[in-house]
Amino acid sequence: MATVAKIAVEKTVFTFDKLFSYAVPKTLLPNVRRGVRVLVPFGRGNRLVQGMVFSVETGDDRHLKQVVSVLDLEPMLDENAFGIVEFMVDTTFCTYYDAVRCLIPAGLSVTAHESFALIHTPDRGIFPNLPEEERELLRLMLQADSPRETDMLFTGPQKAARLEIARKLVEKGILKEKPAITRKVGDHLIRLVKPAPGVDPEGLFTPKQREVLQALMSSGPVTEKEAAYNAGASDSVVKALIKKGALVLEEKEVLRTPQPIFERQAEPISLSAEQQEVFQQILALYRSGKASASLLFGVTGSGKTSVFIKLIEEVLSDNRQVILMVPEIALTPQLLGTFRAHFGAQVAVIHSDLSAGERLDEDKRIRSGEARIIIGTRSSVFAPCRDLGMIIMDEEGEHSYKSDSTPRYHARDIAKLRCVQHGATLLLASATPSIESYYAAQKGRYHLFALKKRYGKATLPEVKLINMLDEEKNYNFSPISDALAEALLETFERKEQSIVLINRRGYATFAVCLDCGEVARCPNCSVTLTYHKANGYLMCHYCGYTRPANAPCTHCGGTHMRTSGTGTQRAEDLIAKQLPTARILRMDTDTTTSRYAYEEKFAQFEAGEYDIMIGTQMVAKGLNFPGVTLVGVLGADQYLYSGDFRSGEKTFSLITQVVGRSGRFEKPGAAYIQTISPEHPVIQDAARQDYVSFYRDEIMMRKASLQPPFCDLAVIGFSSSDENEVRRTAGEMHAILKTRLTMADPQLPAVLLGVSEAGIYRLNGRFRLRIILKCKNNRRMRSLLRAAIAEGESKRLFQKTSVYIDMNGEL
DNA sequence: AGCACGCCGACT
DNA sequence: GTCGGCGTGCTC
Repeated sequence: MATVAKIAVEKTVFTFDKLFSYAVPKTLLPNVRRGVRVLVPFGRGNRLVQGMVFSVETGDDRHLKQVVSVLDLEPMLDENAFGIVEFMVDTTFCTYYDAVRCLIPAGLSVTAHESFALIHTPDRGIFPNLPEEERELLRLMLQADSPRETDMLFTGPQKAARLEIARKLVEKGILKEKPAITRKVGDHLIRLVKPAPGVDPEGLFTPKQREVLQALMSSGPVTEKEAAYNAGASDSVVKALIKKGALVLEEKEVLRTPQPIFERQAEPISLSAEQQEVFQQILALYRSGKASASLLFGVTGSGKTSVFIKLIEEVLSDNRQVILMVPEIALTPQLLGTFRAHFGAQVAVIHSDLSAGERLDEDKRIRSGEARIIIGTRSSVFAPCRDLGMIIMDEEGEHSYKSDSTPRYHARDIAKLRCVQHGATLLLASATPSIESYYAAQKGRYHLFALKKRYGKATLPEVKLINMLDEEKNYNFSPISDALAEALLETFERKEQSIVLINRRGYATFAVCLDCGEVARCPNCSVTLTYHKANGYLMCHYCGYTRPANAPCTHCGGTHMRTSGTGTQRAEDLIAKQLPTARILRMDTDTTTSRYAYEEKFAQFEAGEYDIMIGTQMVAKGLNFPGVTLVGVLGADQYLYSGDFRSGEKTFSLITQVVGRSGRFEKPGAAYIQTISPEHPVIQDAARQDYVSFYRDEIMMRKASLQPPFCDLAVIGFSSSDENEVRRTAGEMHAILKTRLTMADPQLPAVLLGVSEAGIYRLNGRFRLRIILKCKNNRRMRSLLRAAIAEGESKRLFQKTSVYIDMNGEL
């Protein structure tokens, strides 16, 4: 009997993914173990891909390919990690390796391809009897100055021919096979681009390239992203220019361990009676040593962070680790400042904006136990803690905790599993818990704790609802109401700060042709183009398509366009006109493209260098600015009528959160909410910050219309660049599902809805359809779904159409 | 997804 | 008569 390894292989698709069996050659036997990564040949072309060894068994290896090499000396995954992988594969319809990848820092990832080395370096001309082509290859290999140059010989268009020749030389004992491995370690530099010296922008360039160059001439070195944005071009134009040598890279060093810009003094924490009570009860749960889950419902400004710190101190005193999750990158810097002040170098941070190298360093510090508090966004739930005592999820209802691309996990589910594995405490916290979590707490599945009062002398802000329909009756057609304009002025004169939320980037949300009345639309997506005044382009916020705003109408050729609708840029303009001396900071993804831009700008705002901050939802949540006493919300109803069953929840949470930014310290705060439906119960509840009332209405609606938490929603999504294909596939899959559901025993309750178009039907040139299945997310339902996909695969439905299944994701 | 095989049209 | 177009099928 030979040795056979069962291996998860990368670059597979979930419709055919499984563990693949490989023969283990004797030389590798001691190193091929469960949890190590290997390189294996895969597919017809036998390209080398990474694999993760799941098991090593004895068996028949006669029809198997062989493991080529071993990448890790020590296992990268322990049994708990394998538990997470199995859980993800079972519940999220991803491939094994997609799940594995979550648990391994990206910096360790490698790409590999075949390459060869000479067994010994011969004198020139020693192979007179070889065929000319073999001698030619040997000559090229001898001429190569570095191993890298040798490897290059086996890539590109010549690859197949040279591989064939090289294999003959291996048989003759002249070459040996030696895969070329490239490790994707990130640098600790940020790369800025600038025009190469002496480049003439009028030279041989495409029009887009010329614009990028001209923009760069005036702006000086910027990041690649910014260079593209400033000229309204896509990243590929910048890449092309770099390739041509017209742009050169300049490297600027950034600190490898992210340092907080928010310098804080560690202030002693003194808990209010209410906080103390909650702290004691959660501590008791933690001390029980058993896994538990709690929901901490605390109004904005109630000082949840102080309770977290006290709890974390306890966990640290047991020498255990804590993960503290926040929904957005923008929230990490402030929190990091506070926590570094309290806990120093024991704090690690993990989010997607770290370079691969930084991530690798933080990963090491966590594995070694040096870092014991991990602050981060969704992916930090996978932090490689060996002894986890507690996981805290702040703003637990935020949708960013649910991944909307493969693997489509919810961080809350992973957190629960990890807490069970470690006998740890899960603490979900929010001023606006998800309906699902609050329902679970009501049913006793979570312990429920509440903080009902703001900390210290702070009171909840006074909230004014402004009916924008009245504004128009009073001949104010500005997107900023008279009342808000006045409040901004007064706040400015009192030398206090304001935040204005408008959840739309750009200047105007659409542009209409005055000659034919057509609205400018993206050619690749079913959305309107947004006008950006900052660069003079119409842009698609989904695929990155742009065209100059003064280009003729694509429908009639007309040249008169009118823009309307308000985004952050226009709001900034309008407020600047009303308050010419106010210092205004705009925060949206266009102004925060370079790394750490959030940190700098938020820190400047906190330090009082600005009077007014205007921004998208990144300014709405979790931040703590003592100087802010006024919050304005433009277009509070944006989500309210979207038809999504979560629209109420989204609206309530956005308004409640942003209102909560105001008046967090001694000075009383105010909030002005502009709406066209001031009577709407969701708006009313949000204005009163009355979550419980909101929940009561919402849960009744969810029950009546059979929505979560009263069922699970499986979305089976299809996309293809061929509209007919995607319609055919979705139709056939619908029939397959219908049959299987009818034949399944009645213990599997489910409601199958028809095929419908995705919210944005066409995205990036692909047509998107979906089938929604209201069901119970259990093992039997998931295996039914898997079987239905397998049937579709066997009927060749997914040749030109890709599928995914998303359990309880965005609709 | 990504790669090699094969079966038809535009060339020397 | 051949080169290469992309449709088709498979991945230990």
